[in-house]
Amino acid sequence: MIDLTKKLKYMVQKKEIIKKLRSTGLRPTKQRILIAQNLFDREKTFHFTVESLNKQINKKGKEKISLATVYNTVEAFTKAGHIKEILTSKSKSYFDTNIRSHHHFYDEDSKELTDINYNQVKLSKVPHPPKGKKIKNLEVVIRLQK
Amino acid sequence: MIDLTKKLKYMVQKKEIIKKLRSTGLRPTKQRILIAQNLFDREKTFHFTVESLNKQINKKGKEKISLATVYNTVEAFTKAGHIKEILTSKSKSYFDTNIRSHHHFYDEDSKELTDINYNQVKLSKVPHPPKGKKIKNLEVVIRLQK
DNA sequence: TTTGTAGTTTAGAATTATTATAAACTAGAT
DNA sequence: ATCTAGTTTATAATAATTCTAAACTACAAA
Repeated sequence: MIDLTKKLKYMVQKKEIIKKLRSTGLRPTKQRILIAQNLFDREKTFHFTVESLNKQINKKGKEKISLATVYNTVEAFTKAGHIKEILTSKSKSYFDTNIRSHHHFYDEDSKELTDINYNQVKLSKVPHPPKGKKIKNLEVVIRLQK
Repeated sequence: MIDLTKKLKYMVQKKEIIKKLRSTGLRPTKQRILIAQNLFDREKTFHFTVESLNKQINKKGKEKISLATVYNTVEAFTKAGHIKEILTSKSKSYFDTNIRSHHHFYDEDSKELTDINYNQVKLSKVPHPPKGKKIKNLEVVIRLQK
């Protein structure tokens, strides 16, 4: 990594991305490589939605990628473990008549939620909220699988 | 609560529901009362989606409630604090390139997610998963508000 | 190198959850 | 009994996501 020109660095990153894709059985297509570069060739990790990723990729005059492909790719990357989906309930809102502070198991197989009793979870350290913000609520979700 | 007939018990529960609604400035309409009975007159707390609640209410030959009203009512009850919405990202899926176990702030005002460093949160007690299931992942989400 | 084929991309249609609209209805104050 | 702001309702509109089926492509095998 000493003294690589931009071009070289780019080529190395691309090789690595191709390796990463292959390592999980994903064909390194032009589109997947481009998306992977957008996702992984960064200093910091980042959060995105399919919509925001799609915008980002298709804004510059560059090659366009179809929205369907962005969806497919994000799903494939998630399954492969290259990215991770953050706590959501698959586009459906879940509600609970239990309004005390408590936690949940979320069963990935059955998509079912179960309460975890408040005293079954203990947090011994919690971060300070950013300035100007208050903690409204803290929730632990434990995802289950067979 | 000694020896109440079903009818009496029902009337008391209804009174209580009306009080509950009024206590948060919600007019106790026929529809809200019916929905509240479905939600709160139970042994255990329970989890539901608008869809499931709507089905449940409208299945029996009884009075029908419009889907729009179920949506309105669930929103009103949530705002009033009678029910609570479980971790979701408002019908949009969020993804993260950070696949290490880590946690998030979710800013309710800006709808933005921020990473919380793994070592900023410590759990001193975690429940056992149900039989036949494994913990795939544990995530803490701290919701922020101004 | 050419070829065959399974895997992939694509535009557009279909689906699903949710929100908006605007007219009809109603709880409750006067 | 009447009035009115709050509520309900059917329906349309929107938004995220999934489906479809035809065109394309990576790459294994000849």
